[in-house]
Amino acid sequence: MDKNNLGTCPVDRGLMRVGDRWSMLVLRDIERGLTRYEQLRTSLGIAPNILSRRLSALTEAGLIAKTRYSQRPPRDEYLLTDAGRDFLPILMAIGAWGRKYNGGGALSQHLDVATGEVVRPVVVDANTGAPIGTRPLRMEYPD
Amino acid sequence: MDKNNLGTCPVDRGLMRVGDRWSMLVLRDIERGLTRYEQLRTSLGIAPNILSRRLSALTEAGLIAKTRYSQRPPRDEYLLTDAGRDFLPILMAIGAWGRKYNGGGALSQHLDVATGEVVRPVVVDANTGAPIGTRPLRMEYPD
DNA sequence: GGCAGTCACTATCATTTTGCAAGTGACCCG
DNA sequence: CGGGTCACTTGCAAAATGATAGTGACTGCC
Repeated sequence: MDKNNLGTCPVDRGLMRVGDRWSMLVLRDIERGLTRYEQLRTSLGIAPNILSRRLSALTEAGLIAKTRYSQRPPRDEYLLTDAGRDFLPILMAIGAWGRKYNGGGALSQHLDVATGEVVRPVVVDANTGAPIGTRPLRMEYPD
Repeated sequence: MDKNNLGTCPVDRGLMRVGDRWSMLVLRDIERGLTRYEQLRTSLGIAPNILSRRLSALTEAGLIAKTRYSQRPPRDEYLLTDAGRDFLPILMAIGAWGRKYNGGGALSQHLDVATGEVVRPVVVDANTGAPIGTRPLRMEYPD
């Protein structure tokens, strides 16, 4: 798994941490305010043992953190860390793609609170502001 | 798996098609020009039966297409469809995230051919141009 | 104090998916 | 005809996933 500089690929690095369906859906639900175990379980329809494992993995990977929000009764919730929050835009981009290519029926969407308009996520190069794919790029490999 | 409008979630729709590690890495490699079976297999270090299954799944999902590029000997390569190409910016965003949060050591990167600068992928709202996460958003669910 | 109920899990086991290793068939080249 | 490459398939072991049942901490009610 390392010919052609694969070990140096940042995509691979990213996927090491969140490279599965449930993890991403958990992050999405936490963002929606479903931060407790039972909320996540019923919302996702996931088996409890699987959910436990995903939550540990995401915690281990530093995307979420278990935090006590009530002493009596002692209860915890799972909140996004900075790394977890930084991952959300990617979910929005995946959502935009899913809407475009698998979008039968009515789907939920995000609105910009200030403008009231539907958010249209696009990945751009921060340097040029141009959407990725509209300008020729070249890969550079480390020594 | 459908309380709280989960069936209407576009993220879920997207992940139905590419929600696993190998699929994404295959797309990335095809973009890099590794379009043939043996190239993909050796680059990724993936077992041949698994690669076959991923390639069928991605073909089925409409992200890649098998195309004959030589009659004698008869040889095919796997090329990205429009849907597949549209997914690449997401991989770049995942890469940027991976670099930021799991970026030990030297990693490969993309350069803008015209400016020579390192590409910095960011997900923005096409309406406002503002990076996702910098403005308050609200979810809207269908009826 | 005893009992039902909720929340957040763990344990057990069947099923599914993944992965390794070996083999197969089409073709080409000397 | 024989060796070599490419693109797979097959068979089987190992790992991950998923369904179901159970457990322990606690709370609120009578």
